[in-house]
Amino acid sequence: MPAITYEIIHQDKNTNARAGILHTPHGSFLTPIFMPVGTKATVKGVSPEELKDLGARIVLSNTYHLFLRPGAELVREAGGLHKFMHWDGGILTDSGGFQVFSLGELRKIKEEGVTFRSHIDGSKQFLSPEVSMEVQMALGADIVMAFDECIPYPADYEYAKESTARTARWARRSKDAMTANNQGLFGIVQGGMYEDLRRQSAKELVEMDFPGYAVGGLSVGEPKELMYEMLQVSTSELPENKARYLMGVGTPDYFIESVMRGIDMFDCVFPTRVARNGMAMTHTGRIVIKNACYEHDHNVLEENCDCYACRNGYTRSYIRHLFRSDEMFGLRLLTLHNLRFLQIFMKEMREVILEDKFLEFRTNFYVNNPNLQPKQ
RNA sequence: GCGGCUUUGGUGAAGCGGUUAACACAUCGGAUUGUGGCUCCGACACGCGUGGGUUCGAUCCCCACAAGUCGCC
Repeated sequence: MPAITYEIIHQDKNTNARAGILHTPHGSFLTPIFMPVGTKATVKGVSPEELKDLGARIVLSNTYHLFLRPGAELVREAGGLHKFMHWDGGILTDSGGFQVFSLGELRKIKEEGVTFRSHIDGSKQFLSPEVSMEVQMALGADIVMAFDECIPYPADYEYAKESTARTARWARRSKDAMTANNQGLFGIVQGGMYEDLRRQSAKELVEMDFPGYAVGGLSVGEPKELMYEMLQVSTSELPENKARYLMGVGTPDYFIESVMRGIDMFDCVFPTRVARNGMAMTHTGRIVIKNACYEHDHNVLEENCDCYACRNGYTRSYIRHLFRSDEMFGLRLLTLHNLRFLQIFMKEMREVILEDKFLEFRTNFYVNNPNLQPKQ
């Protein structure tokens, strides 16, 4: 029995949206699902107990960061990442590939791997499929990601083609190096913004037979419509009976459009990062809490929300005050709210899929958020 | 009462005769999508204490007044 399996519970009649269950060694989770990001073995400002209370079941953590500090060996010594961070739910670790992309200047990509300078102390470091797998085995996450290259946007065809081919070779090497039987390795579809490369990338990965597939290299600055098109192309080549994970996407409109195209899993820093910068997410759009219009607004962030902040009556006026005063409780209130909001949003999507009402849900969403409607 | 110094936006201030009055904070907006935790990007003085004067031209020079501040009696 493989560590990670996926089963479809219901396929929406009108779209490619599906409701399912992702089985892992640390529990079985209903999809579509959102994974909060805990880069350095913690979701900033939120305890694992609070995460569980707000409905999170699986979190993402980061190979790159944990590799640099505290190091794979320390986590292994602690008994793995679950024990180290005191989280008994699911964990997915990113491979470090994205950091190679976002580090930009400080790196050099070769066939064998990537040399780069640590953002912490400037020391020279090396990551490759083999090193990434070794670290990810030490961390012991339920789902581990293949070491890939996230192609910047825009990128010319030749570069995208070369990079995508290398990512495929790295996926093969990742698979060969991943020998743990209690962890499942996902391959990552790349291909830039080129339909043929996307298809080819997906096909090659499917031949290698992973327990799940991610779509990477999207939401890197391209127009929304182009992203949806590339996503559609990517998922159309993936098998139905495996989980599909769209990496790095985290706003409601993207969720809807992606689930509609067959995505089951998401992770994103957006809800937690913007919370720290004073933004609350709601069913009717964004609240920039520092705006003057909330000075005398003694309502909660969103009516009928059962997050910690709203349920206990913390008002917009008060949270605005906390942010203007640089009080850390404000960050926590918005972080808890945003994470709960996404859990609620995922639950709503699961329910409408089960009732074959996904399209109505989508239409209704755009009525409430007309500015987010994609161009035809 | 006498003498010195100071007076630029909400705040701290740069500029000291010549095109759009620097910068920072605050304020007001916007951004943020496989996370470098207080980030990034915009906007924001039609005016330089008040009134005169000199000059082609004055925040900048001169005079008077006002306010603040320090010292002396």
